[in-house]
Amino acid sequence: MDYSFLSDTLLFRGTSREEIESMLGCLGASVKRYEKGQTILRAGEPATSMGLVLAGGAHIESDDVWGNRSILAHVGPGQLFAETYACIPGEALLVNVIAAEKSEVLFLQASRLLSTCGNACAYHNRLIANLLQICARKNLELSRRILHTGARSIRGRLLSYLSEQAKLTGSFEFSIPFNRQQLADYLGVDRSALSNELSKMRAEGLLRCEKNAFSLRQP
Amino acid sequence: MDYSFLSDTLLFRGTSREEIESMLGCLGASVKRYEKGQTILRAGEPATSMGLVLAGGAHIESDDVWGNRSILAHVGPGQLFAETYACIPGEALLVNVIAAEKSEVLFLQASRLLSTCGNACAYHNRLIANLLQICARKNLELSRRILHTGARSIRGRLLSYLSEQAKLTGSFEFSIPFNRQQLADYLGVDRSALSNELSKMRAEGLLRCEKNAFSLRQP
DNA sequence: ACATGTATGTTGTTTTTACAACAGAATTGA
DNA sequence: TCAATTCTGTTGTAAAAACAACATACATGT
Repeated sequence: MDYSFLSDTLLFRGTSREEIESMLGCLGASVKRYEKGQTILRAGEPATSMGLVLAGGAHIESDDVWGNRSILAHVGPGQLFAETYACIPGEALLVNVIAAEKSEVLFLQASRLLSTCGNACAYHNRLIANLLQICARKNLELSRRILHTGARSIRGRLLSYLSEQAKLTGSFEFSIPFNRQQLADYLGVDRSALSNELSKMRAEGLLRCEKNAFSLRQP
Repeated sequence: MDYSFLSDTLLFRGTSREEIESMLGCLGASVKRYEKGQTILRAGEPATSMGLVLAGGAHIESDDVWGNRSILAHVGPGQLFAETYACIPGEALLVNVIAAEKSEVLFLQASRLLSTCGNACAYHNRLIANLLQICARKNLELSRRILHTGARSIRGRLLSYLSEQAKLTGSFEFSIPFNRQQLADYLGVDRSALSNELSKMRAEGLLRCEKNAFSLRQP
């Protein structure tokens, strides 16, 4: 198994390939594979490991008591999930992690990361500092999500989300990692109402879209 | 100025009073005072310092383009804010930080915390590990907030929020840190509609409330 | 004590959204 | 290739929330 690309991830940034190899053992690493739709982690269970997506992708989601699904985030290759829980031992997961497609996940044991181990690996502090960066960024992501759903109307939420995507990609044409249902879940609205609103906006010339490819009219 | 209580905060946990005294200088600490309603930090500006509430409290909030205010969180004594931005140098604030009452804030320079300094203070790693905990917890808070606003109806959001408060305090009677307008902003709904829904729930015997003191009917 | 301002609850109207049901397009798998 | 499934857009209806306007209670400072 070739782990060389790990040195490009935020978690292992600043460590060499050799260092990573030795750390993986120290962190009790293991790889698992999932089919699309499979549950990777289930809400309510305490998380002892955090996951790093090697291939594919996963949705962080939650179902309320009435069965409405809400998507909190999407994680792609190189990205971490459940690291929040890994940092707070014993904390039960609030969310489900579901494979969005055929995926491969590297699990790392949290306890080994947080406590400096007796072995030769002196990289804990480096990893913890990296993890802090990641947590901070995830914080920003969550904050943005909250701002997107802060708007009262579907159109307001869409504009908030789409204009950020434009800013993020630096272009007025971009693809989003959601299909309609997922976008609706992410924005916390009804799917058909979302489709409807998109149609209106298209009719008004505000944007064009086909599938998950969007193109905003430039102001 | 007596900083002894700082050793009880999450940030300085595990450090002695003497250590804290010396660290404060190293971190470029400074204290500022604010009246209720004053802006402590403004959205759009890059944050170079993070704040620790010594007394009083602050709201983390955001106004969208239509002027709707959304409250993301409340921070009380001993708690940090803007630490997310402090961890990501140069990142512009997404939110405003507003004094919720007459308050006192200790500012710590982020750059000095993240880079190990040449001085005798060897506590950076300790602080960074603590900061990681804090970030992780804030992450959870934000996630909970998202779950609360995930419900489609006002009642659903109220029940989600109130039942968590009950769980958090371990009692069916508790106070919340919001007035009606702030609670409405936090849950992302209209204030009068919120009052209305509370009345209905009171009429149905689901709960009692006076001001910000709530009492849930036990199932 | 008074005047001013803020916070809360109430009501009626208007707008928006959720919901349900369906049709056509696209995708998947046999 | 065909059948079955999933995804998307459309429509109409019912429900819910936003909004506006107002009354009352409460707090504040002079």
